[in-house]
Amino acid sequence: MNKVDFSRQRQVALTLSELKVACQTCNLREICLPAGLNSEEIAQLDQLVNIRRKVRKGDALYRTGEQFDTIYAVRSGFFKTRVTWEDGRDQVTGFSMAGEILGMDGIGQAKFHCDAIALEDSEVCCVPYGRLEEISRELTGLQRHFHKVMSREIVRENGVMMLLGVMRAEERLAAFLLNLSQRLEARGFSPLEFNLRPTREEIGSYLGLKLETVSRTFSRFAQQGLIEIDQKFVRIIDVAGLRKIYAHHTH
Amino acid sequence: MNKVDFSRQRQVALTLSELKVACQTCNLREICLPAGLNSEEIAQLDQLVNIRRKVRKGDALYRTGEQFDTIYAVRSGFFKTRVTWEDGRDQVTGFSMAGEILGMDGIGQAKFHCDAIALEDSEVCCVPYGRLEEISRELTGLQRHFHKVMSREIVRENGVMMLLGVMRAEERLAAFLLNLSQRLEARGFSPLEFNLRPTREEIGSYLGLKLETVSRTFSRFAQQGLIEIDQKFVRIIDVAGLRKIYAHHTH
DNA sequence: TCGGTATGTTGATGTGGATCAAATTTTCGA
DNA sequence: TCGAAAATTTGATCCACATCAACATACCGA
Repeated sequence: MNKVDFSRQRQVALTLSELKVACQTCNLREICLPAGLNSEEIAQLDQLVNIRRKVRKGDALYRTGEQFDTIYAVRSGFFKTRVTWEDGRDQVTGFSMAGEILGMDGIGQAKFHCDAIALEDSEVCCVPYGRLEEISRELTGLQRHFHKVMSREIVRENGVMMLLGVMRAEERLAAFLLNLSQRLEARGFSPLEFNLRPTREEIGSYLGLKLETVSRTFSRFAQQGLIEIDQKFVRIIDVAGLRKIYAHHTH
Repeated sequence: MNKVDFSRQRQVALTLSELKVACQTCNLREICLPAGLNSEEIAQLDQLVNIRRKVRKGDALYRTGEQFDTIYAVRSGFFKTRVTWEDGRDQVTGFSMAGEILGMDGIGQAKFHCDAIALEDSEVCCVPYGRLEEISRELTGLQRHFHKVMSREIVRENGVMMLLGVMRAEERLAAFLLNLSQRLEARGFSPLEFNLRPTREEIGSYLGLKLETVSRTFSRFAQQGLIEIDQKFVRIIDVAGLRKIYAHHTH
């Protein structure tokens, strides 16, 4: 079976000399913070984004309650964000991949409001928030784009609320797969074959389901010929079929 | 029974001359957009926020898909925001009261992503978004505060995801009542006695429950001596008891 | 390479909240 | 003020998903 590990592909292309690569030459610049800036503006942005940070699988990029002063752009890898309760129960609030921005939850109270955990060895670009504010006063394109990124996060969460509030298990999982597929495609990976980074439990937590339900629903999808699934590997066979489940809603 | 209508109280204080009132003299300035600005800065903000708009009960402030160019600050009244599905099902994504900001979902795509519906006769201050961007380049306090407002919206939605993902019906409703109570208190209203603006169905939609479940759960709370409830009127009798339900979670 | 732990699958059973139903109260336009 | 429509309450029943359980497989550090 042709398993594609969607997150490592880019890493192999990194050479040592590229480690000091800046936004200007970053292949993520169209979907990341510099989106929509001209090259002169990106050069200015580069004065700001000069530190990278590696986060190993299982480690936290940041944790609830920590002092906030940095926004992160995922350079490579895969993260989950989660809110944890006193009693130990937690809820995964999102998954982040290359080009996506992490840490905006921290701005409001100058403290992070969730944990960001790497689900595989990952790398992020650090954006000092104070400097981002300063520079975005001069670069209206950056200001505008940053606002858009925050706004889209609000809209994304609206979608998750819809998912959790009104959708049934099959709809939720179909929505999850289609969303993942679409984001992978936007990054130049195959939208039809990929490895899942999160466990069944993490997917379940995100979707408001138990891991057994996630597993059973995957199996049912496979049985119906919508997907092939072997542990972490997923091949989407019938996109239209998944879309139908997702959009059906008329139970 | 001493019913307090939390949203009309302020309106009676409005005289015609006050209709051109600006942020400088607005009693909401501590919790609204001008929060944290000095009086000189607020004066500048006032050049921007000069239009009010009345929205009658049941009417939309804005609707999904409409062109976005304005952010709104609720001056008086009460709104729900909701996402609607093709098949007619919808999900209430939030309730907004005086001093809260509406419309940030529109920034990302320059189109509104939900409907904002007044649940009672309401009034909003209109903030042209383009001008807000401009002015917040000069007023760092405004820039910072606007970012905080967006960030807090992200965090709020995180909380709703938790609520929808892991909490049981009683916990959800207790969380809802306590949240409402706390926001009313911050606005100078009684945190223990108020009228609900949303219907059971709207509350249920927000909490991912059916209206019958909301009604039953209210009744159970009343039976347990936690609250008194008579249609829209709520009196919280045992705050600690509600907190216990909300924080318990260890079903 | 081995062995223990984490993860995933599948079956049997239980239950919280949904659904269906019917009566009551409130709201609001004519 | 009246009457229809909307909102609320409460009971009976149902079902999607949770829970409990047992086993299979994958992963990872020694």
